[in-house]
Amino acid sequence: MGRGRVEMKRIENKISRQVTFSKRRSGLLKKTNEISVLCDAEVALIVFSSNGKLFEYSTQSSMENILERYESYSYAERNLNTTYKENWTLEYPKLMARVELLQRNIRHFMGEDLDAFNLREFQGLEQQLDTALKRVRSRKNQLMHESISQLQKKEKELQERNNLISKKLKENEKKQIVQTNPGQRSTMTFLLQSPSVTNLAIGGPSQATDESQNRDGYNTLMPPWMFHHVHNKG
Amino acid sequence: MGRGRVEMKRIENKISRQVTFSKRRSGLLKKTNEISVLCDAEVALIVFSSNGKLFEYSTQSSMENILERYESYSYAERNLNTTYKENWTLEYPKLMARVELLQRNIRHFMGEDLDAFNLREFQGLEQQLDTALKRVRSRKNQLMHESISQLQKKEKELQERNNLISKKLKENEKKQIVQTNPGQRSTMTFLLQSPSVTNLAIGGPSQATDESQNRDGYNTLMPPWMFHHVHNKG
DNA sequence: AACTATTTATAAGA
DNA sequence: TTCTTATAAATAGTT
Repeated sequence: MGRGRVEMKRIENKISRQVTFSKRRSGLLKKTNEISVLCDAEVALIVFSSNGKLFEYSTQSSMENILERYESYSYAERNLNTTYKENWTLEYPKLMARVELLQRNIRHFMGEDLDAFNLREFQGLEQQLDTALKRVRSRKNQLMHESISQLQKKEKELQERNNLISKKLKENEKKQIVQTNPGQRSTMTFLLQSPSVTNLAIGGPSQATDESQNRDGYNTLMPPWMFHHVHNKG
Repeated sequence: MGRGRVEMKRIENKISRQVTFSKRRSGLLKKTNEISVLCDAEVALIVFSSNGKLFEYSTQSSMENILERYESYSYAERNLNTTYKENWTLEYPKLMARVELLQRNIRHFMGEDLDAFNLREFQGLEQQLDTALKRVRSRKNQLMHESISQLQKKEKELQERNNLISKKLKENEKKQIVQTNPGQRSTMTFLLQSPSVTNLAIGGPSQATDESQNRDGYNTLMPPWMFHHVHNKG
């Protein structure tokens, strides 16, 4: 519906895509609302734009409720019994103070509210975050370091080979110019046997691999009961 | 769109309501799919009909993933939006519950107490830690990438020089052999055909990877939406 | 953000 | 339910 048919594939032009997204998003929201009103349905709509912005719509019963209802269809029930045992001895103001402190801490853990940080605090925070993320990060980092040293090693080898060949070349040129010793044999052969330098692809491939591994492993880790969905097509 | 305007209120006639629901549902699903395809968006749609039947749609990344992403988003938002004022309106038990929650959160931020984590929680945590470390990491990363591409460039240059010199040498050798031993064939030729240094692409892949990360890698590396959310204060 | 030429969705009828 | 069709709505391309 517009001045021409539109191919059902990703719009490559970024601007057009964003404009279309904006238009269609409002259209979609409108229709979502309409069906919920007209047909007395409960609807939840979650949209992440391609640049990661969240848009959501839900009928009066609220997103939480709908998602809960959805999950009760989809998931086995979880027991979320939280135990409160500590802290009950604190009077309210102290408890409040603790809440504030904890919230500040959390903001810090999220990389927020760091203006008053000194170097020492920064270092402490970084260390903690670093430790927490270590497992995930370490593989990638290790890979990059390996790549660098491989490249350096290779550079060295190439330089050496280069020098050798240059040297030989010079000698050869000399001999050629002199041209007095027919029957002389070349010693080049073994020097020129270059060991084939093999694939050193680093950045992209390794990352791509990590990603796919993550995604796959993710699904693998999913408990089977999670797949028991009610699914209606139409 | 039809043979008359329609009032935006619940359709009282049950049959009409069901018919309309059926029609509009398919329309809604279609549009939902379209925006996701055209605009490269992640969309989840959940519809409960008035008689409690569930219909759902989600983009390829699956309902699970989108809801997880949504939850992570609101998780982050909850943590950020809890204000000082809000706390004082809470009664003691609620405040206590909040303390417990915050303490748990902090342990999680430190990478502890993760045994009971489900997929959603893991993903949210990973994203947040990732975001928090982004600033620190990015500079370091940038440096490493620069180093890699410098090395790569250098290697390329060396390789090219190497090839040139080898070629020259080969020619020289030929001349020499022809001049000294006419009739005899050189063994050099095939030996010299081995230089090919293969795929060393580093910089390129990193660019390509950036793009794909934007599209589907939000959980593995920097989640763009999280970055936007946490760091954009405008 | 507006403006339209068109395409699309759909209300009503069969 | 499904189809048909007249008409309302949505929207692609443009200003």
